[in-house]
Amino acid sequence: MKITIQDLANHLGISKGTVSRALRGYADVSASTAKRVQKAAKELGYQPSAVAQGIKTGLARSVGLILLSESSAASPPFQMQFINGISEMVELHRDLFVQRKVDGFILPRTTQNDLRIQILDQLKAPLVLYGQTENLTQYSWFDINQVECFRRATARLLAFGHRHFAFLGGDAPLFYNSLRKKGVELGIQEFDQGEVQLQIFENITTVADGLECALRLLKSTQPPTAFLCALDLSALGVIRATKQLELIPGEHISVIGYEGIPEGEFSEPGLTTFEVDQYEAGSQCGVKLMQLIHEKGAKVSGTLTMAVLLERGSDGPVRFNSGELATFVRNRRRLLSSQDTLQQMTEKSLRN
Amino acid sequence: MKITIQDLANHLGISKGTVSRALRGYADVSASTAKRVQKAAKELGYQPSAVAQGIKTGLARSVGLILLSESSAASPPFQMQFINGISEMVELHRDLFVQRKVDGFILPRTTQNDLRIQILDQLKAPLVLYGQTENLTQYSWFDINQVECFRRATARLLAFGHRHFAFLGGDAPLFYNSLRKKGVELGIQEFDQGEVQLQIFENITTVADGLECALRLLKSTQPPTAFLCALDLSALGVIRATKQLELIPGEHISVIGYEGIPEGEFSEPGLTTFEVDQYEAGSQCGVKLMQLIHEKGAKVSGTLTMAVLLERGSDGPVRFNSGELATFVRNRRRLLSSQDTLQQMTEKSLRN
DNA sequence: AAATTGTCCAAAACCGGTTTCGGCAACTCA
DNA sequence: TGAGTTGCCGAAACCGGTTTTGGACAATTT
Repeated sequence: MKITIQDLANHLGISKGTVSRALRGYADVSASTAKRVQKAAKELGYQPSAVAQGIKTGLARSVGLILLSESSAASPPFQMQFINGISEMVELHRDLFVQRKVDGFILPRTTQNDLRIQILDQLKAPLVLYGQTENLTQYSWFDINQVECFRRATARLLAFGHRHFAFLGGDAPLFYNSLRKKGVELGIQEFDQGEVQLQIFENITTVADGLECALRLLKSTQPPTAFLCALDLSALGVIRATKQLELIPGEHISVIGYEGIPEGEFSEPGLTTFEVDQYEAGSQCGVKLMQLIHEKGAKVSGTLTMAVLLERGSDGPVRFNSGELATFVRNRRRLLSSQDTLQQMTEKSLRN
Repeated sequence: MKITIQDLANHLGISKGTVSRALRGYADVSASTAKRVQKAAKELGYQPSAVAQGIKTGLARSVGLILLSESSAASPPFQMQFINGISEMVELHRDLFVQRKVDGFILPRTTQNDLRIQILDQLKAPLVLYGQTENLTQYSWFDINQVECFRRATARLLAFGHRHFAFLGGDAPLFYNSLRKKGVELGIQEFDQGEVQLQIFENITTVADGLECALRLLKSTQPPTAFLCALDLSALGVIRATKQLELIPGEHISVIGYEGIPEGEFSEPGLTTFEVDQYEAGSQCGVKLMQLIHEKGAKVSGTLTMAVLLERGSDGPVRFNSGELATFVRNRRRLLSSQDTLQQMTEKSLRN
């Protein structure tokens, strides 16, 4: 049915060894023969079987990239319904490699003690982390310098005069979260003029989480004037909270996010954030992995790059200190609720 | 390095053929030998190479399921940044099969003239559609009876007394969209008492789209009183629009969605929708595909199941007809804008 | 003219499994 | 007791490629 290398060889009247060498570009095939073979291969639509190639070369010519099922964003059909639980995931990685279905892995969303890394390292599987972990020198990895990003964001807001900060962290178990938190702490520590306040929250991963968290904070007696968000999504939630309280981001309070998701451009005002080049990240991880797989004795290497700060409108010079902001918000809320009462009255009168 | 079947055979002092037969459960191996082999295999950690198995059996023991990159929901790392454009996608499918990296495909998000189907069918690749297309009898497929779902939703709203409908369709090129639209039209046609109005919109795929569309409609002079949404997301957008206009879904207007995403449970009121069992869908497609791959002469088959209607609070008996609703909304908006003016005045006075 | 070198390709070995074939020994049955 | 089964397993073929080996022939050198 499907055309094999033997078919092609018969068709050309030469041996299959020569066909193979011609197609793989070996030197000991005459130029004319090589050309003839390549032409015939194209005409007959010959494609070598990756399976058959793999048996001799020992390579599957596939790499594993397993996306973790994110908690809830699983609505589109076939979005990771199938992998449940850590053990199942570890087993999946192990089997893929041991059965030679893949030659190596790219691991995103790394944790502190990542079970996947331990298993795969033990199997001596080629491995590239997208993100960091402990004992980093043992592995190949690529990451954005998230510590530096958040240090800069913090320094920027301090320079704007902010003194009351909230850090809305993301997935607590993932390593990125501790890095971004560390960046904030570092920024504050460098500034070190006392009287800087920092409140830290974790697992704020969605717009709804950010909205809820920011609302609570802004209604408190000591609200932060600056929000540092580990994720753009939660930053958008903060912006939404300001809308409810009729505050203006970039004026009454400041928000900075991280990631550079498209939606951040369309919020009002636009979200100031660090834009991560995901395509570049994917390429870099791919290149590193290919080296590990194909170059014998290739050494592991880590790479750290920077994301670029997109200065949109959601942050700016401080206008209120925390106490003033609290008063401002209190008045706003009083106003809003009096409007509610007014509205109910008006509505009643209109109804009658 | 890695242990092979030959290693195992040497270790046991028997031939590799016998080892293979023992592990694959052939009858012509004594029970004692079989047990001995299985024990040794486990002890030595022997795992047959899927690649080597594939060469003789002709099977890669992998199937392809390629998720289309949805327009914008692509923020998490490595979310489909890599496949751009149709030709690249078609090429990917073709290569995966021709190079024997996969034995067959499950295709979600089918379109009317689906290029993937044409290519793969031409290659005689085993193939299961999750969704429908034309010339359905040629293929294996699994789908929800979306026509019937939307027919029932429409009938339900008609029974509630609604006469002005809006259908907010989803991705226009995808086949599901025409099916859901057809269901609505069928429901109205069956009722057939004249004076039923239906406005149709397409490509309403996000919360923001639904919000914007519903706002526009509700502010018009002939607003629909019932919204049939091809997607829960757009239905949630409609609910959000009602919030802005201070209308109450299920009371002033009715909304029904489709899919059963988790967020629909937490809106206020809860979203009435058809809940699709995605896990079941995945399993069914998988079973069908396995049959096509493994059972020779297996015939293609289509399966249609129903989704269950979750009656939450977002729909109910009609309260206003279209004209009355328009008046109601107009008064509401007048009220809201007068409040705005009031608010500005109050704010100014508070400031001074 | 003989020896050496280089070019090109056929043949064969090999990769790690699966499956077929055939044969030995033990068992059954007339 | 001899012929026919049956149970079990080794040997070998095979899958579709890659890579090594070796040999034929032409071109070049001595």
